[in-house]
Amino acid sequence: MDKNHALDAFAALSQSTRLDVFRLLIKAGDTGMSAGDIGDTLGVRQNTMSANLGVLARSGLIRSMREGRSIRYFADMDGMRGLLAFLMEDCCGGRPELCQPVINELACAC
Amino acid sequence: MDKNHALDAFAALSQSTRLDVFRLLIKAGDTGMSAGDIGDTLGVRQNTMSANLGVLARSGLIRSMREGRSIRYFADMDGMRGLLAFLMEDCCGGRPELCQPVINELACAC
DNA sequence: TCCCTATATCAATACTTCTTGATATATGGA
DNA sequence: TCCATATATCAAGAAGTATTGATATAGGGA
Repeated sequence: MDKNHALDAFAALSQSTRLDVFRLLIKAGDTGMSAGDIGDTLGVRQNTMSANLGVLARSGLIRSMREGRSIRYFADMDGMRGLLAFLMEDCCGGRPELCQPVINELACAC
Repeated sequence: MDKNHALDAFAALSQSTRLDVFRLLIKAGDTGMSAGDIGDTLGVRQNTMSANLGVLARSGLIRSMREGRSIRYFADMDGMRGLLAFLMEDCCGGRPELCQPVINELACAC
């Protein structure tokens, strides 16, 4: 995770619809949701949703998998963890080993 | 932490200088840094830095304390933790008790 | 009080981003 | 092949944001 990547990720999360999408996908967990279902759930038009999903995907916070005619999206926990690690780098007086394990656990692989 | 607060925080972190400032303050830990020192370290003009510090402070990611003529800024770990908690709310199939303790530990009170 | 240092605010310009209607691409079924 | 569904792309107008020069406020020292 480099700085530009982190900036893209934070920009992705700083818009209302995209924040809703990410949190929805966090809740959906490994099941994920199709683009259409996400749009229906949040009441967002098709092309707007597509654009916003594209922004989130390019930022590394979500990933997608084609499934027939639909595309299923998932929260990308590796991306999320990488973002946190970047943000917290060198925290705690340059002793990141104190925080890093905590960050690593935040994978929600629960 | 409500949604608008979270949006403000992510918007704050989605700008290059502000991301630098926050990471610098994460490194600085409890010591913090004065506004002037932050500006000097990052090579940013006085009024630009003041505006950016204001954005970060209003978003709840940093806090400040006047110290004579200077103002010392600190990363606000409670704000950071609240943001993560909001983002990860209802993760892991609606069993947040699995993640919340991890998030709570991420206070970098190390 | 007067001045110096440290930080904040203001107004304007430049820049970026969001949304939308229209349209294109991709997949599956008949 | 032809059509229907699902998603993506494009161009343009609207809205929001960053930076800057100038200026204001706040605190400390003489």
